[in-house]
Parts: sequence; structure tokens; C-alpha cells
Amino acid sequence: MKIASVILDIQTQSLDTPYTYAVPDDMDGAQVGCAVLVEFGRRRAVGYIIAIAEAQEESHDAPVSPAVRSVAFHDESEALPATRTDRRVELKPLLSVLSAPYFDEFGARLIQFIAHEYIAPLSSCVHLLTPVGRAPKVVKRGDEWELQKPAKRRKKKDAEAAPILDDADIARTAQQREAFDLTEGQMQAIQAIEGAMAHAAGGCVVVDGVTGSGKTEVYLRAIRAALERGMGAIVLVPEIALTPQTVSRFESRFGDTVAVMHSRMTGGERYDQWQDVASGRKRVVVGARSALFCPMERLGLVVIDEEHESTYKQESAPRYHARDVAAWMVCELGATLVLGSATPSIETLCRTTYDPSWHRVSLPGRANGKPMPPVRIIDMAREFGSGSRSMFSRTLQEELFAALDAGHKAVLMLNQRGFANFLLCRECGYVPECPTCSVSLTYHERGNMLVCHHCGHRVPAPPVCPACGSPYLKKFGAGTQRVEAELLKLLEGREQVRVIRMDSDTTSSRDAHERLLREFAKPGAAVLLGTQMIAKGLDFDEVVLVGVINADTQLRLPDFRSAERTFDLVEQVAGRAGRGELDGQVLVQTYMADSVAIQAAATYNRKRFLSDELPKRRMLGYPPYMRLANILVWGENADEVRDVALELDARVNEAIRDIVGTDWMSLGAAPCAIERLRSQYRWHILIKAPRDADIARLVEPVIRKRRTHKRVNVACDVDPFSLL
DNA sequence: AGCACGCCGACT
DNA sequence: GTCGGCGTGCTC
Repeated sequence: MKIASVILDIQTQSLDTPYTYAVPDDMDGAQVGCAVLVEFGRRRAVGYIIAIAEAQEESHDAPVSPAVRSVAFHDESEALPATRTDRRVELKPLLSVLSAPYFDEFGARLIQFIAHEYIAPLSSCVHLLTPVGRAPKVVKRGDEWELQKPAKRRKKKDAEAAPILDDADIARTAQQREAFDLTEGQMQAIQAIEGAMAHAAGGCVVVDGVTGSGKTEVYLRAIRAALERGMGAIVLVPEIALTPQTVSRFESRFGDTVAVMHSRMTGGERYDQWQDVASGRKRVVVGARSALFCPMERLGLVVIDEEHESTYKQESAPRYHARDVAAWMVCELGATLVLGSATPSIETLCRTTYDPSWHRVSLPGRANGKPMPPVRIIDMAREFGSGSRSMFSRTLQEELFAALDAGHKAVLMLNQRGFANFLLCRECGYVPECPTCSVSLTYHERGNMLVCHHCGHRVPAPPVCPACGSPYLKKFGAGTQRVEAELLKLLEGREQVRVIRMDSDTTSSRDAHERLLREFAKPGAAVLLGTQMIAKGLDFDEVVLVGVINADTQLRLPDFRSAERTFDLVEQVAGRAGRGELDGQVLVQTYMADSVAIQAAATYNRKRFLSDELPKRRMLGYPPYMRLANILVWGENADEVRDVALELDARVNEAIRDIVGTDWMSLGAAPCAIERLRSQYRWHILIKAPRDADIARLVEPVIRKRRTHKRVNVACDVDPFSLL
């Protein structure tokens, strides 16, 4: 008889462990990766098989067999005392198989790796590998348990008839489409990648190339090399860079073997792509973070573009980092990882210095041989001192007019959406705050509203101070709407200049992003004004001027990565200028003109930035020298949240003392920087561990072995990106 | 999560 | 004497 290890699709901490079921002898198709229907207690549940094994029959004369279940999949035999539950002889049988396998043995190991590494529920990790919205469910109808199977989706006939092409054939076609003028750096990068592929030892190549250095061409050739070896490839790009522009570069090289996966597609569209990958019709996947988990056979290459981007870290369970999961996957599979960026993360740069299987190849020049545009820092404090009150410095105004009058384009970036940061009463100092979050509300010109950027709460802006009745409510700080308004005033008399605003308010509809960029791309003078979402990927030859309105908003955040993010942002946005024949220039306005992050970025001097930043990180015990884990505690009741946090803090300190020792430390329980979010009070406990530490070894027992509290939630963010 | 078992208060 | 409150514990 066979037995199956099953993860139940019930989202509860106390049930988040594999259960063992008997596979009936006459049941067909029960394999690893299948969804199955099981009986669990008095109810029914959907589960997923993560292992199948032959049951080891115990000797028949033993009156009470010590449990068939201890044929364990995990070695629990020595750890478990002989309790009453261990005497169970009968395993319940699987009731039925609900699907073809969603994943294989490797997928099952991947699920368990992520659950352990990120201390995440197994069931949430299973769903990384199941197609969205296609998984079966059971629901209670009255007192009956009813199975809901998603309707079978009919595929377009032509797609179904499409032949499965040979990887080598696709590679040959792709090779014919290649133009043969690579730079020295590109050739070195491709050599390094092919070398890593030949070793098949899970190597990583960091393609450290300035913007415009031709990283995409390197990816395309690496993919071709993978296909030549009969291997598939996955390319991850940040969600916002997943434009038709990007995708078409891959499609024009590899044709219709390219699948695209991102969150704006409908469930059905994504399922079609998922099916095409599973069936082998698509051998190249381009997608956002979650595309890493598509059912690719013989995966040989993972490319992560803009590797430093925070979008690769999932901010809800399982809180995995796609780069780090990909690194594990390629190691296990003997595949190759390629990380590309103009500004690789400090962790990645550091790893190339100590991990012999990680290599860095630098592409120091642009593919077209043009120099990087000069960057000028404009000290806004001095500007204000000399009498200028505008958010556009005089230099920026002059250069903007010059560029636009010549019929060229400009990009202006700032960090803040909305119109103003906040309202402030000049008589009593009152600042309107969100009723459910501990942050001030942002003023939006459209509809005269106050909006919370964390929970979306909206109220009409009060005409007078709600606290004292004073009419003197001043709008402080500049958002995209306000800059747009001022810009339009500045451009009076230049009506032919198009102004396009791009922020999350104007790009919320399905194809808005693309439509706005197309509008900007039309011939003639235009200004693209936007938040950070315009800092990367944008590639328009006619952009001669890039202006950063406020380069330091990021720098002021109480976050250990703020300097790195500022450096990255300025470097990335600078790369938008002068990409074509025309010379470009970059103007960076800041009130912190002396900061090393901004000065180093303006001179493209990463070495200088690192020599300032690394000693600080080392001294304060932050990555890349230490690993972080942030235990989050939240709930409606402030006292209960605090009590749970303090209790966990005690457990953490015990565990550090008893399990790991003095090279770990905890900063103790403290309220989060944003103390309240969506009516939930929030505390956290920050743990610092050695860089190569197994975080879960300490934190997992603390989190999983605790009695669950009805009104207080606990989660752990391993390798957090932000500590807010 | 969902359901049973279990031991104490007010009702057909 | 039963109905039912939600505390505790178990589910392969």
C-alpha cells in the first residue's frame, strides 16, 4: 500500500503541517503535486500531495502497530514521544484526485524550502505553484461540505494545435536574428554565463552594467544558450517594467515560445500561459516575481533584471525574496542565475566577493559608446536663500525651456504623489491624520480630498481647521499634482508642449501605463512628470533633460537602506537622459547637497558611496554583514498586541541564549515606525543574525510553538526590505 | 478553521 | 432533570 503526505488547504497555523493518508490501491493518478479531496476530522478538505511512499508494514504480530504514520516523511521518529495519537493504526484514505499534478518532486521540495526559510505557512507556499483561481475548494453549505471545481476553460483551438518546437530549433532561429556587434563587456558577460552553464553547478553571474549598456542583449543570448542545451529560461522583471516594449524584445527573438505572466492579466489569461509552459509549448517565460514558480520543465536559466528592486520581495506571506529563492533553485537544479542591474544591491555585490560560485562582470560603457550624461546637483537650500521660492530652481527652469523649445523631451521625477504632503493649521499646529493609521493624510487637488496613502481612506478636505476653526490651513510639501500645476503655469505660452503625469493615481486602469508612455513618445516637445515608477525601463531617444525635483525625501526615512535607495534612484533616473544621438543632462535638486549618496551618484562613483555606507552597515549590524529577521505583531487592541510582543521578546531572548549564542542579537520589542495601520496596532522585534545563519532554526520554534491568540497576529519577515 | 467534549448556570 | 454558554483539545 502507498501512503501520501498531504498539505491541507486550510489556512490555520495549527493545521499547517503535512498529514499522512493512505492511497487506495484502486486509485489512479495520485501523484506528487495533485490536488486531492480528503476527510479531515468530520469535515472535508482539499489537500496537495507533497510526497508518496510505500508503507512499511510493521510486524503482524504486534498487537498495536506503532503507527503506520511513523513511516514518516520527515524524520520525526526519534523526536516524538510515544503518545496516544501515535497508536493510530488506520490511516484515512484519499477520497479522490482532483487535478493533474501542479508540481513535481522538485516543486514539493521548493515549497518546503520556502516554508522553512521564510517561516511561512506551507499552504501559502503550495499556492505559489498552483495556477491562480484554478485550484479546487471545499465550502460548507449548511451542514454539507461541498466541492467547488473551477469550470474547465476552453482553450483557443489554434493554440492547442500549435506544435511543440524543439529547443534547439528555437535557438537556431534566434541566432539568425542576432546582430553581431557586441561590446567587449557584453561578450565577457556571455562567456561567463556560458561558463557557468557548462559547469551546471548553480553558478550566478551578476551583470553589473550601466543603464544603456545592453544588458537585455546579454539576457537574450544567455537564453539562446540555454535553449541550445535543451533548457528552458525564466526572466523576471519588475512589474512596472513589464510593458509591451519589453516583452516584444523577447518575442521578436524567440517568437511564440515566449510566455508572459503578470498580475494585471486575468485569471484565464494566466492559466492559458501556465498551461502552455507546463505542456512545453512555451520555453521562455517573462514575468513578475511569481513567474519564478511557473511549471517549467528542465529549467536551465533564471534571469533577474533590476536585481536590486524591492518588488522582488513579497510583502505578504510567504514573504520570500525571488532572488534568494532563485539562487536556491539554480543550486539544486545545477542551473544558472543571471542578476542584472546598473545598481546591484549591496548584498549581491558583497556576495560576489566571498562566494566563489558568484561572479561579477561589469559593463562600464553604454552600448552606443555615448558617455553617461553629466549630473549637476542643485542645492535648494542655497536657492531658497537667494530668494527663489519655486520648487523649480532657476537652472532647472532654464534647461527645461531650452530643451522644450528645441522640440526635445524632458523627464521630471519626484517621490510624492498627491498635491501636497499634508495640511497644517498655522494657528494651532493641527495636522489631519488618518483615523485608522498613524500617518498624516495627503492632500489631493482633484476633488479637494485628503487621502491616506497606506489604507486608501478618503475624506473631503476641511475648509477650516477641525481643531480650532482657523481658516489658515496651509498645504505643505509638493506632490505630483502640485508640481504639474506649477509646471503648467511655468509653461504658459508654450501650449504645444504636452505634459504627462504618471503616478499610481493616473496609472490605475489596466492599460494606462502603456497609453501614457505612447502619448509621451509622440513626436515633439513633451514633459513626463512622475514618481519613481518612471525611473527605470524608460527608453526614449529624445529625452535630453532629466530633473529630480526632490532627491532627498527617501534619505530622510528612518530606514537602514535609505541611502542605498537614494543612490540607486539617482543613478537609475540619470540613465534616462541622452540615450540616443542627442546629449543629455541631469539636474538633481536637493536640500541635502552634501550627502554622500547624492554626491557619489552624481559622479557615478559607486566606490565612494560604498566606502561611506559599508562601515556604517558594519558598525550598526545591518546587511550585508548581518541577516535580519523582523517579527511582526499586530491586532486591534493596543494592550494585547504589546503583551504578545513582550512575551515573544522574552522567548526570543531565551532562544538566543539557549540555542545560538552571542553572535545573534535582538533589539527588543518596540512599536513599529508606523504604529497603527488600518486600525491595527503594530509592534516588532528585530533580530540580527550572522550573515550565513539559519534564521528559522531560532525563530521557527518561537513562532510555531506558541499558543495562537484570537485577536493578535504574529508573522516573521525574514530578510526584510523595509523596517517601517 | 471547525467540531466535539466538558463542566457549570437558568429553563421547558 | 435538560439546554446551552464558550474554554480546551484534536484533527492524518
